[in-house]
Amino acid sequence: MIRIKDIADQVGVSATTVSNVLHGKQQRVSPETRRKIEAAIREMGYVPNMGALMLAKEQSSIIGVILFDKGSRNEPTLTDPYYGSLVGYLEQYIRDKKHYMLMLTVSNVEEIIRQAKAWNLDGLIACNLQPDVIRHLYALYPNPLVSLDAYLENKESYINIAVDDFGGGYQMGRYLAAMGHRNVLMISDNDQGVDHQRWLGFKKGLGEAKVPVSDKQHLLVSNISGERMVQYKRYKELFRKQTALFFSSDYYALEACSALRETGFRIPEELSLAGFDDLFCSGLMTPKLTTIRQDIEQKARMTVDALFCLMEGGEKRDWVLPVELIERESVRRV
Amino acid sequence: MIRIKDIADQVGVSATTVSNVLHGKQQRVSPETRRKIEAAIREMGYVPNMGALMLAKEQSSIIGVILFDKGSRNEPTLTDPYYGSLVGYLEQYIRDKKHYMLMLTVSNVEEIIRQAKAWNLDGLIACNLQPDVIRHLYALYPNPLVSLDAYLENKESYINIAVDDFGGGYQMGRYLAAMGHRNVLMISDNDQGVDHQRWLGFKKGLGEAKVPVSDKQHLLVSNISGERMVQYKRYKELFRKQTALFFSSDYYALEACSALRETGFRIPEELSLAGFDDLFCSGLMTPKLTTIRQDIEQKARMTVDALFCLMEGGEKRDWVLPVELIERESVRRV
DNA sequence: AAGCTTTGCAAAATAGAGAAAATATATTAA
DNA sequence: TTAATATATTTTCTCTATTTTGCAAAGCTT
Repeated sequence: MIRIKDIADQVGVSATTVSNVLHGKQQRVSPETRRKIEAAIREMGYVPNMGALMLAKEQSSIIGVILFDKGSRNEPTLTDPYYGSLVGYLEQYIRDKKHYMLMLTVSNVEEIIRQAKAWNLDGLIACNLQPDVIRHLYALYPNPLVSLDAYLENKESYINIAVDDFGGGYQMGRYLAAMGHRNVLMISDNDQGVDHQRWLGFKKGLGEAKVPVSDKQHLLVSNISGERMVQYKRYKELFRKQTALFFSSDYYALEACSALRETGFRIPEELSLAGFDDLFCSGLMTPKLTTIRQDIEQKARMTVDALFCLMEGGEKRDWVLPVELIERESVRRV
Repeated sequence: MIRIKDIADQVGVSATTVSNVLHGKQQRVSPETRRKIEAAIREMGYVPNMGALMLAKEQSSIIGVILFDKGSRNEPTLTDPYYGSLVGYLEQYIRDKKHYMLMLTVSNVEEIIRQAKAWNLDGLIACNLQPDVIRHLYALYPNPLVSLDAYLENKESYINIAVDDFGGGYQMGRYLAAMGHRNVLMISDNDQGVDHQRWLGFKKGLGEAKVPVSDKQHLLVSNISGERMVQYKRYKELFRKQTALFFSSDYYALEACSALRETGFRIPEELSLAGFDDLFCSGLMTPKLTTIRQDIEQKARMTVDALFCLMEGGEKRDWVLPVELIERESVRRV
């Protein structure tokens, strides 16, 4: 390992002078000395030691990305292409900002805070936290923090990036109603946050179209994959009574679709399906999935922009990005 | 930020004693002092500073995961569900080993080495590097390194984890031949490494079944997405002459499938398709994709195990994991 | 009681880099 | 010539934690 000191010894100056050449802030270095030092840096292959930098500068150039570990499914969250894509773009934009991404899959707020302290994180992006967790985190965490898909009460006190989940749900509610569906179920693995917004919008959309709707039509199937869900008799019977199912994510819908067909449901003839996200494969299955499209790249860019704005002392604000209903084949007219 | 020194001052001992309590190696501490220090650590919420640890211990507890940035497509590599899943599992197993994962998306060996030096990486996992790049990396990089899907000459001098790509290609060759296909193309975006192995196996499989086969049947379409590929007239005409296409990955096959159908190809009636990977959505599209399944979770586990074995001074060896042909609907009998 | 070991703890050195303060040298002005 | 002022570079301190060395006190043996 080549240190600044090694360069300094080689050239015959002090470490500070080398440091000044490396990021010539306050002080000047003679062109001659600078030239010699720069040559030595190149030749000896000096690379700054991040540990020392973290210690000396009291910042890390690391952005933590929190993925909540529900501990329910065995699969990592990244297996869902939505999260794969999201994290991929986050890394890309974080890298553009000359920072590094540390993926922190954790299961409670204390652990998030521990890690953030330990690594002296310059910023934190919280991806799929439950409302109570994210609320708790915002209350305890003093440093730059941006959340994705969080829905809390007092919008002034946090920065959140989300698509128009309510609007997406609303559009889907209107759409299913317009297609003549009266017996409809929304299926989530979560009754809070994003899924709740989508449900509220959905309910409103159905209601406005004079479709009778109650909270019983929001089915929560926590920790059960789309595949396994159909194996439960009570769910199967419930699905028999519906003409359409609205899944809170495409990943879920895609998993369920195949299982439903194998169990004997004819889709969309007997049962229409809709999803949310528009994954790359949603348009490839049969029937092609009707869904609400969100722009993941844009979401990631907004998130990183908002975080760096915050880190540079900018203003707090939250963002809502538009969604679009993509009508394909999985919803038929009744 | 609470330091060791703060704990020491609180209890009235030296920092050394607190350090000894935290990981009581060589030296002893009286039970009484130990108790007091432990209480203070808990109460004051001490969290070790990773920067200082990196500096003092000259190791980082970070595993770097290299994703090569081809710079060709605009999408991040993680958008491919294969990589999403792989990285997700890698993170999971790295975390199990009490380490952290740093995703390094880089575009050349010098940069990889720079980052590894800068972060003092305990270990490196190289994911999708070209043979010349990975060869270069193995030659220059002195610390624990495990590659995924690399195929080099002298197997003794590196550790590589891969599935039986040759065997998978071979099985597919035999299978397509057995299904009566004579005009077959393999499509990759890469003529080296994994894709080359799959091609070699494929060629052998076809050859053994007496299907005439030449290297012209390995079509390289670098930097072109499956969707865009079909837009090129010369490719379209080429495809018209085939009865089956074997794509080097499901992601590619899935992208192409939808585009092919929209261009007027009837699949599988006019043109059979096959892939490699068995993504979660490969069984959901229509027709369901016939493919070679690999176990990504196992691959990730093997990779992390091999790396930590190496870090602890274990032996070098490489691993080849089995694959399985999944016969579904996208290949018809001619 | 002298000499030894064990116990319990602390001081100092180390890791790599940044930042403030100090110092040396050269230039200009009085 | 001396003082003031730039310019160039070094010294010293700081960041947090580990590790090596040192040292006093207590306990044991002969």
